[in-house]
Amino acid sequence: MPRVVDHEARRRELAEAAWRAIVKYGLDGTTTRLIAKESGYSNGVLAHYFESKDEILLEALRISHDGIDKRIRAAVEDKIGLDALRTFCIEVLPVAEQPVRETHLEMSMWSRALVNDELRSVQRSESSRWRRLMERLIIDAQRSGELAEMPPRTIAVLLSAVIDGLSIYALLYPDRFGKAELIEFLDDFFDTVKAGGVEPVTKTLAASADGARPRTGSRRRK
Amino acid sequence: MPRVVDHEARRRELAEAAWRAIVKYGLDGTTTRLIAKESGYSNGVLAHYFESKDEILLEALRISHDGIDKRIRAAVEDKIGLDALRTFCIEVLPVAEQPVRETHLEMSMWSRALVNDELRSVQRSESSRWRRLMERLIIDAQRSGELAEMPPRTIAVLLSAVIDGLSIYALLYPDRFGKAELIEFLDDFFDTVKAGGVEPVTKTLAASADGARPRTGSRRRK
Amino acid sequence: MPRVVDHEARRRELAEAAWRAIVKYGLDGTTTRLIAKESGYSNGVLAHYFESKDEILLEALRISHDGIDKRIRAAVEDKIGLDALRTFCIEVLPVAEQPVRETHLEMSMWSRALVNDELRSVQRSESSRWRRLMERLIIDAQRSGELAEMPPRTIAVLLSAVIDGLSIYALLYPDRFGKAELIEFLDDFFDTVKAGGVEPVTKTLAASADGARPRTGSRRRK
Amino acid sequence: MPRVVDHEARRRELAEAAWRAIVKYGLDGTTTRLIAKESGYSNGVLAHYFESKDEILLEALRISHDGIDKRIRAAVEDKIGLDALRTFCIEVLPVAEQPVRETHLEMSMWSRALVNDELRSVQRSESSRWRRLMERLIIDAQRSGELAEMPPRTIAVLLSAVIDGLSIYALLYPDRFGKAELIEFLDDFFDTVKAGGVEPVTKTLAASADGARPRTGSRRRK
DNA sequence: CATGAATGAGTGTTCATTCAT
DNA sequence: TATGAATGAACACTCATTCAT
Repeated sequence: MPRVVDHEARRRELAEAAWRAIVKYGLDGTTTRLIAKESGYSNGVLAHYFESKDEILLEALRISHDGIDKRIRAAVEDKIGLDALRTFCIEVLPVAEQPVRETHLEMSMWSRALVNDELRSVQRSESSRWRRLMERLIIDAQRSGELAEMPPRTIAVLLSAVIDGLSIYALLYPDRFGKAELIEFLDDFFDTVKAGGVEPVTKTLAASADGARPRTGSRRRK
Repeated sequence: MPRVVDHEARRRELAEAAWRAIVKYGLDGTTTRLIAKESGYSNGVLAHYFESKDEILLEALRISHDGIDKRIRAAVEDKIGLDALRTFCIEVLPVAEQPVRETHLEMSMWSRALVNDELRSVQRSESSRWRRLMERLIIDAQRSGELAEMPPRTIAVLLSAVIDGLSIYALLYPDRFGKAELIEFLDDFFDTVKAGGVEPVTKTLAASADGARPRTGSRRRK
Repeated sequence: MPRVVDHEARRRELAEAAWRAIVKYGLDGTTTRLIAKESGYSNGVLAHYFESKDEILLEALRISHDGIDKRIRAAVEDKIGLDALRTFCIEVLPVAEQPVRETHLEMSMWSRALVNDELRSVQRSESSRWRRLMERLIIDAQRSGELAEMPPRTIAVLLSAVIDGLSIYALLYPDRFGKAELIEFLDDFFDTVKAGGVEPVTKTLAASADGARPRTGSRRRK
Repeated sequence: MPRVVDHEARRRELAEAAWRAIVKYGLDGTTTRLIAKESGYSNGVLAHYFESKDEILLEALRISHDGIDKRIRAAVEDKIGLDALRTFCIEVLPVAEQPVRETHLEMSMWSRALVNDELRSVQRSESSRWRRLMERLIIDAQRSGELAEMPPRTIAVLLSAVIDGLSIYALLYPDRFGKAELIEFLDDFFDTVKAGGVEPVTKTLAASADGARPRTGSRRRK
């Protein structure tokens, strides 16, 4: 009887060690030996589970994507309309430890994706997947009159771009873009695409329409 | 008299070769030998002008930033209000060869900046500089009633984020985010932060105020 | 009672797998994993039957030698004189699949034998064994007047050398040294050592100068 | 002014170090680090002069072949007939230090050549070259009546085979095949192909049955 | 006995850096 | 100053071997 090892679990274990190493030391600083060390196994073990270093990194990316996916779907499940959309975004923004790690991994890969076709196509397919989910939520929010009547794809692209942009700032300049600020900026963006727009004039009615939501567009700064 | 060599010019020449190499082969594929080859000099020459490879890369980044700066200022100079702001954005978006190269370089550096303090601080200072310029233009546009009365910093951050996000998409998925689409999405964003908001139907008068602007909210979708 | 496994049979099975691997992938390309795969067993099984990889290779060589031995003896059994000698040679020359495999294995080992005492001594003992058998057959052929009266060892060494040389050519340059050519060249060699020699007619006197002694001390000049 | 190095000379120096390493430690034991050490340089130098280890080994082989070629031609230059042919053979046989090293290298390569097309083709072309030279010398010797009238190619192939076979024995079993023995066996072979053959006197009729043609097509094959 | 996971030294190769010319 | 040869540590990957199951 052979030593019993769950091959898939071990693969995952190693890929997660790779992910940790990337977050700690950067993608360039992540050598196969370091991945092995991080995993607690010897360097030779990698060969049993992966064809190459690139394959490990891709697997780490897949695991990250799967995790994001599951978390998003669970978070959004019992929500509807703009609330669901906002929840989606907050799950993706690097405001908690896990999405910070996910964003770190993703950004690390962008540099390589620029010159690596396979990597780029993996990122593209995930990117599309999320934008589709986003569009569905946007359409819902529009139906309930919570979002302006722009084309859903337009809102989805802008929202994605805002999220990606903010994510970069959060990771590169964490002192300037903290958890609270990120969410505020997200909400600022939502304000601009809400039905009724940003523009109050007298602000009273529009603001009161916010209802449950804790914040108003004018809340911040004089 | 010793041979006169313009030290700064040579430095720049080498750093630009590094930049070209990064765009061609990726940051990982950019070895010092490749930089030397790209520059037309021998590999040994690098040591005369730079302490290390990292310094070359930093210099390339500085040169890129300087170029962006000059181009932006020249483009914006004789414009005012929203027009100036929009021009600024279009100069930065990767819609022409030069900004594509700049974005490529910038993205390549992000991965390293995550774990490299010096690199990160260089990027941070440039990032701040542009946001300040942006804020000035935003304030101008608000004064002329072209932009909604959100806090300028808020608009600046969101606009920056949109631009960075769209830039990423343009470089990673050029087939889906071509030159025209980028500008359309930029304008879509402007629509959301314009005085009067995105809202049509009952907003006919406000919309008609758009007047001079070449595009309408309904322009897309066949 | 413990499970009964024919230890020797399994050893042989594994060594033959090694042999096949060597012929397919070369000695350098033959890893222990490849041997295991070729055998149909797991890589770990090798340790139960061999102390080391070297031992497997030695066993493969022994098996090859044993096979050659048996085949030769069977082929020669009911033959006599030059016919027996020629049969011996043809069994050894790489003209059929099996001797090709044997020659391949042998040649693969030469490189290592040059710096590996144990391997060399295995090859030496086999080499001697065959030369002794050859000498016996040569003496027979001489007795029946089919071979010239050179010292049997001389003929044996030359014949061995011719066979080994031709074998190399056959394996390295199979398009130039096909099955038929090999045997022709062998027979050409036999012609030269046959009683009567290659030589005709008018050379009687010159030949007679050679005298009764099969070879003269003056033949070689210093 | 750059450091002046004769690139070709350094290449040769390194290839010769590789050759020495192969003779000392075997082809398998010859790592690039060992080659570097043997050369007296650091391991990194190899990359300046060779694309890969294989290229170093091929260069070593080429150098060996060139050396053999020059030595042979010089030795044969002022000789004629059988004397020239014999000189040729003695230059090639591993009876002096240099041909021993050449033979060692050659044998080491055989194993790889079996599964390496490029290596095999290099060996083949050299092999052919020498056989052609050999044939020319054989024809000369036949014209002067010193060699039997067999087809020159036949003699060349047999002689080559004898030399290669003897060379193997000399390297693998140096105690049994010393310098003197090798030359004796070579001369024994020459005896068999000399005009007049090995055989005297009483065999005239049998010999004459062979007819004018040195060998008959029907002699072989039953 | 058989398995295959695990090991870790070793491989060929790369590359930023140094430095004699 | 410019060259390119030289360095040696580091890299991803390989593989004979060990060993728990």
